[in-house]
Amino acid sequence: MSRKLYTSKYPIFAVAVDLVVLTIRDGVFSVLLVRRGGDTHAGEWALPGGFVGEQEDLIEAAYRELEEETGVGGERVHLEQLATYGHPDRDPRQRVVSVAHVAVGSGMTEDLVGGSDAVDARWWSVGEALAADLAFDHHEILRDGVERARSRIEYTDLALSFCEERFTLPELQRVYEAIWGRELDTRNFVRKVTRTRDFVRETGEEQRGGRGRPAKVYVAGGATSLVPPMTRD
Amino acid sequence: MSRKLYTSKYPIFAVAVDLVVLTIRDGVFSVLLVRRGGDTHAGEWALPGGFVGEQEDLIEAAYRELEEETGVGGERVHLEQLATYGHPDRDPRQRVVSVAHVAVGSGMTEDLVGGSDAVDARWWSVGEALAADLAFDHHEILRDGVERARSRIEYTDLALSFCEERFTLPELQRVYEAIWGRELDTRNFVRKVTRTRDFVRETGEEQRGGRGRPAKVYVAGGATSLVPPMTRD
DNA sequence: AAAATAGTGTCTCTGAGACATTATTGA
DNA sequence: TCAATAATGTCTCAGAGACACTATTTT
Repeated sequence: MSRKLYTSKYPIFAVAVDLVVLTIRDGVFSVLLVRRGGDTHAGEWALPGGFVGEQEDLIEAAYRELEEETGVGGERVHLEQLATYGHPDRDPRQRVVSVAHVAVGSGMTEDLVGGSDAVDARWWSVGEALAADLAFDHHEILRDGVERARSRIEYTDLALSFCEERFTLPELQRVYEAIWGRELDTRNFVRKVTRTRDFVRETGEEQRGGRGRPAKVYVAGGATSLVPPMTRD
Repeated sequence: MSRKLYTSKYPIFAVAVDLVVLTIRDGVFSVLLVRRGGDTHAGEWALPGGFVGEQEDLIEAAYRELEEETGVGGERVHLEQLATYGHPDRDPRQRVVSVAHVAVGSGMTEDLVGGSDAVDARWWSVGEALAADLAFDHHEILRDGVERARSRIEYTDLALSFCEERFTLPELQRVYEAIWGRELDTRNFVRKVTRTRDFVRETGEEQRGGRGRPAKVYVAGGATSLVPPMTRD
């Protein structure tokens, strides 16, 4: 990509979107990182992301980058803005402001594609990723994104975005346990998710094929908040 | 301000900070709006704000704009990032991304100064401001900022930022009542603010001068979260 | 003394957390 | 039949919400 000339009355910035892409893989709370190619921070692990286009809305840019990096479209993925990071020295190339987003989904674990700037992409456990050195200020963004997810599942339906469309309550419980890193009492858990009207809806089906008693299959019931909230102490 | 030439490998943006400046004036939950001068949306009411400088951090720019508009320094003002608004058409001049912030303080009601782009500045009740037509997408930003404050006072110490350094519990209760637009039961209120250790601390002083029994004077105790939270239903 | 405002305690009901057994399936 | 997993109910304690009177000051 070559440089272009621009005029502006005000200081100019490049605007990027960076993505904290979260999922549960084999029961492990996981985040997608890419190894950077190109020039800046080459070889280091970073959050996927890229620059916002001339006529692109921020959330559109985030969806585009998500699809470029994971091959996953927007249907079954929850995407929300996290925060914006704009320290003057955060990118050595030029002044860059990054609007970070959190993406949550399931079934993204298969078709990873290297994006334009990425030479490699890989799922990390969130614990490992938080302990690693990441490019730019991505450690901070990751930390904030993980905390966002951990708090959002308390009182919203975000946990359902970690599940497939059809799921069982034990699966949903394992989502909470993976994200919070602690075990929940099954009876209290079921009481709470079934207390909020329209949070989950029974389908009448059962999920066979496991080793024990079949679990009932549920779908999201449409409620977007969980009241009273799940508690994580 | 004249145009300058810049080069960039990526699409360029101007980055602004806009401020939802909230306070309680005479018991009324209020927000600061400015009437725009200059060219764009001239004469319309808007949130105070301005462009981020070449070497300026986002939060620094927000503090600078706040001081320019209100004459209030950062000591007794709480300032936090709200969200970033970047629709391609949100500013007709050029592509502008606005990083909105919420500012909360007390005693800002006196020394209003018109900022660079503002010909006039005035406190509005939040209700009136929400019902008004504002420039750009500032109605959306205002709505989000107000909702942020309304939810933050549930479980953080944000309500204390609406008070002077020394305050009474009836004053603090009126903060909650003004922001939520509903009355709270005094006995339940006092029970909750005094239950959280180090949320408020008695000074031993009394506030005389009112018409009735003097109220005890408190200061913030240092706790940043309120557990269990205040409830607003 | 009258008016204004601050300060205080109890009861009931809902929800949180702790806890163990039965039910149903595949191997 | 055994191993694995899912499903289910009760008790106790903490906190929420409703509720009214006394205390202290100024005028």
